Formats: sequence, structure tokens, C-alpha cells
Amino acid sequence: MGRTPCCERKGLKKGPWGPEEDEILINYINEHGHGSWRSHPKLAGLRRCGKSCRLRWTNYLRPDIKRGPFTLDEEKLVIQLHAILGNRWAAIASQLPGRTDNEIKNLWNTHLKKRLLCMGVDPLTHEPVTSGGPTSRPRSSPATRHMAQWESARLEAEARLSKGSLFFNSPPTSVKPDPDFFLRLWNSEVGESIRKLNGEAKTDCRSPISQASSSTKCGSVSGVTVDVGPIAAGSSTPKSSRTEDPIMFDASFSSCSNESEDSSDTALQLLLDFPINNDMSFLEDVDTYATPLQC
DNA sequence: AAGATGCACAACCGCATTGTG
DNA sequence: ACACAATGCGGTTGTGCATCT
Repeated sequence: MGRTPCCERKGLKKGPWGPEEDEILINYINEHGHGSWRSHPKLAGLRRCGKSCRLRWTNYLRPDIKRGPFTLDEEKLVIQLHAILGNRWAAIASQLPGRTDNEIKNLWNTHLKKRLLCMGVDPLTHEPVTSGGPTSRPRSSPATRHMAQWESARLEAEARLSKGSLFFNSPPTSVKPDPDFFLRLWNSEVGESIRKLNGEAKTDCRSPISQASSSTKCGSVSGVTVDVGPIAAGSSTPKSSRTEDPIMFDASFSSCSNESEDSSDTALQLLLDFPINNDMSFLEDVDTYATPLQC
């Protein structure tokens, strides 16, 4: 579809960026804004393609990027969001201020995936590994059980959402489950109010989201007010679904059947109940689970 | 000490999506 | 409605560094 070849012109530099190039790019963007990435390198005097400039800026040079290792809260959040969203790194990154999709992707591929495997949890499905997988832990460890429980609720909810128009009023052709629903749910006032209720009832079992939101390290997840999107339109892409229409969401949410409510409640409840202080303690036990040799 | 191996991360590639005329 | 350009995104690769043998 009209894909434009990148770096097709001869003489464009590839590979690692040098400090001079970084400086040129930063100076140019500070002065002119990034504008059109395509015309950028030429105007800035860089022998790079626009795509390369954009990537360098968004993944490395942007001033709001948080460098340094991921905190435990951030890692927990990544795991939970991955269970909801799958490999949608940009969507996950949007919940972690200062972190880039590339960074999260790398974190997942180099650390978290292995650690989940060591825990006996399939990093793709977040289900327990059934056959003698690469785990030395009992398959029925609390973390495993809870993840399986969560996954089963999620799948159940997705199945119901996909077959029913009750939730989304989606066109008949749209049978794909919408994982964004959960993200929107997390970020919605509904989710927040339930989190609050949950927090009052069980202060020790707050979701990592709310925990992260109260943490100065992890930023402003709860600062997001309702961002629920056109559920009725059944859209599944983050960009197109961001219409910020809480009323529509509330209407859909409150008009759903008891069954659907049950499933979303179950899913949300599991999110809220996620045992961050206990069952996910494996994350803190880096020495035990970090290296494959010790699995 | 030197080579082999593994790991972490930056960058690239190519497809998908969105915007525009 | 269509074609094309621009941008976004996820998968993959390359490279430098650290650790191991």
C-alpha cells in the first residue's frame, strides 16, 4: 500500500548514532520541532533517513525518557499489561511514563519472558506450562495458579465480548475480542472507583496499577481519567479508539447483562486481586529466577 | 591472558495503518 | 473511492560489553 522504501537513497548512513549526530538532531528538534520526519534529515543536515531520526529521537533522545533499570513496580505492570494486551508494546509503553516500546520489548524478551518460564508460566499465553517445561518450581505455585485463574477469566470475558453485542454493540462482522477493553477499563473512572473500593476493603491487595499510580517512581497511571473509547464501534486499535467518551462507556457498561457484568467483574476483580506482594515476589527474587541456568 | 559464549540494548526492516490530495 | 506518502508498530538483527572456561 504505497510503502515507501526507507534509506533507498545511496549515501545514507546506517548503524549506531554518534554523539555529533545526536547533537544535531536534538538541536534541530529543539529549534524547529520534529515536523515532518521525512524532510528532517535533509533540513538538519543529517545523512540519515527520517525513519532512523524518528526512532533515535523517540527511543533515545527524547527528554522525557526515563533512563535506567526498570523498577519492580514497572516490571509487574509490564507483565500484567502483557497478559491483557499481548505483544502490543506501544500500548504497554503508554502506561509506563518515560518508557519506550522498544525498551519494554527488550525488557520482556531478555528478562521477563525467561523469568515467567522459570515460574512455569508460558510467556505467550500466561498460562501454566503443563508438560514438563523448563521449570523447577511446582506447577501449582500461587503465582501460577493466579495467572491461570486470571487468564481463564480473561478468555471467558473475551469470548463473551466477542460473541455478544451486549457489551460493544459491535457489528456482526467484528468478532475479534478487544483487549483494549481491559486497558480502558483499567484507566476508566469505573475501574478507578472500583480500585478505590477495593483498596479500602483490602489495602494489601491493591492492583499494581493503583500501586504504581501512588508511587512517584512509576508515574501517572491513575492520572488518566476516562479514556474508554468507542466501545459501541467495536474498534480495536488504540489510536482510533481514543475518543474519550465516558458516557458511552458508562452506558455500555451499565447496560450489559448480568452475565457480561459477571465476567468483566471477574476479570477486573482478578486484576485487583493480583498478588503483587506475595505471588509475584518471584520478580524480586532475581537471584533465583534471573538466569536460565537456575531454572 | 585469551578466546568463547551469553546478554543487553540500539537500530533496522518491513508490514500495517493513517492522512491527504 | 482511490492512490500515494508519511508514520507507527512489532519482529528481528547486529554489536559491544561482561562473564565464563
